[in-house]
Amino acid sequence: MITIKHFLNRPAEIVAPQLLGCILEREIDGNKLRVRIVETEAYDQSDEASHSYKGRTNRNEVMFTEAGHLYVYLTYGMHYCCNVVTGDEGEGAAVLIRAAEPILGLEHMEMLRSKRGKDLLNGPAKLCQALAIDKSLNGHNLADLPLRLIIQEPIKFSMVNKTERIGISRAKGKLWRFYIVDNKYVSKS
DNA sequence: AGCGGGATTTTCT
DNA sequence: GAAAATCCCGCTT
Repeated sequence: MITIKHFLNRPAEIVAPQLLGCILEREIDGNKLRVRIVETEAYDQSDEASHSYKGRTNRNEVMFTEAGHLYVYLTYGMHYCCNVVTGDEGEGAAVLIRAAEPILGLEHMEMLRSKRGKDLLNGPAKLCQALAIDKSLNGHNLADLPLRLIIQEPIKFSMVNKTERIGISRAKGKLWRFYIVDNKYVSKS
């Protein structure tokens, strides 16, 4: 039985595609929510687009902790995004969770989003809102509730698409965005 | 379907 | 002061 930390203690660009198909389980107000990850992006310290590129700051310190912790940040002054820390302690690498498909607790997620239908989890800030992820979970260990990562078998290589990342202006040449081919919950094909 | 503006924290210039 | 790992709404085609 492989541990979460062992699974994640590898380069972000290797871990990112392998997180596709894995499950996030959230427990909130006695409700159990479960989603399946369908879209991710890798970031590391050698990467101009990464928050860790210029070294530690107050905001990004969790990126430099050990693999398996959650890095939550506020973007554009109002939206939360969440990342799984990867690699060795002090490395400054993480994988952004961009989109997921609902498995359990659909109604509760719709309530948290104040929306129903397709736009529930198809973007990093939407996903955080639907799972009630905010700064209080920054640094949380994903081996434990109330937010747990459950590793699944890697999906087929031929079912993974690899593209430029979304919403960045630097390091556009890196193909570090991964998503499941033909999955309707992906933010953008 | 596609654009443009607004909300508003952290970081860097 | 401006840009950023975004989303939503309202307007125009």
